[in-house]
Amino acid sequence: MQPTTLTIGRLARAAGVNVETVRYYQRLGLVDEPPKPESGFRHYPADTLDRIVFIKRAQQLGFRLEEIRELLELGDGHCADVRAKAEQKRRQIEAQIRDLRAMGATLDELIAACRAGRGDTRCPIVATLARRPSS
Amino acid sequence: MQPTTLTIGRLARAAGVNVETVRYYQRLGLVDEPPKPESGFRHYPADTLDRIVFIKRAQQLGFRLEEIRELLELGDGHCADVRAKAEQKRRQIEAQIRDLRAMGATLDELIAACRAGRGDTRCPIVATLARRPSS
DNA sequence: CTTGACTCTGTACCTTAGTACGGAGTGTAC
DNA sequence: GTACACTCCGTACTAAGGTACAGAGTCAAG
Repeated sequence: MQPTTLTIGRLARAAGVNVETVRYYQRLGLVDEPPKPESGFRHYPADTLDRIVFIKRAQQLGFRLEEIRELLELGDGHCADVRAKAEQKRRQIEAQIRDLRAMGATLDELIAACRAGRGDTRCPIVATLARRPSS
Repeated sequence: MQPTTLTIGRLARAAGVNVETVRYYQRLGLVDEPPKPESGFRHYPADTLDRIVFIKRAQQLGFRLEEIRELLELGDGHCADVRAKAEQKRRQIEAQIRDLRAMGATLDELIAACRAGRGDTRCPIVATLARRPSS
């Protein structure tokens, strides 16, 4: 029989995060802080664990905490709104991939030029990067 | 006849960066700070402009300032070392692209599930993200 | 009933790449 | 010769996502 509430330490362990991280999420308003009892430690309901798991999953999908806060505010119900955010994030990811591919292609060119170099004085990579646009 | 030295403001404008950025690079040791004359302002040689242009270019290729510092320390000459860093960065970029593609694929699945949903109570995206691993 | 582990609270610190600001000194154009 | 722009210098602040720590209180096992 597992307890239906947890101390912050058990909650954090169950979620695979740091206690400080839970507190940080509370400060950001991502997670509710239960009232402090007259004496002793706070008790966190299992819902809070679900919430933290949600946050970590969404982070893995590339959502930032601020975006996750918006998702959490949408909550259940407005499925189309959630989907719209997911689609927007999908487009952002696609754009990031394009940028990275362009970087990769430029690096490939520089690396190839460097390999083709005949050990002459100046490294083509350094030379290319340092070349000032002719004024 | 252009002057062969620049004040920090002219240098910054020529490089397309902020004056504060030049000072920041100096603090990091990426750029030399010329000695301050008895009276008046420092004069920066054209080399410094080349260096800042180099830094901005390398940044566009995904190098962080710390990595750029290493590249600058390699300087000219050790072409193979520079190339090795470029190749390492190339692999990092490839890995980032892989991660982003995985994120994108997962988002695609969630979006598709959401679209297939029959307006039932719970959004499949929210439901999937919040699902706790069964203990 | 003591020891050790845990919690609470507030605050400070970390990384990365800068930006902003205040007050004093300086350089230049009119 | 006086505005006004610029420089110098140090410090503080920003975003994002936490981490670390001090000092006090509390809980639970033996």
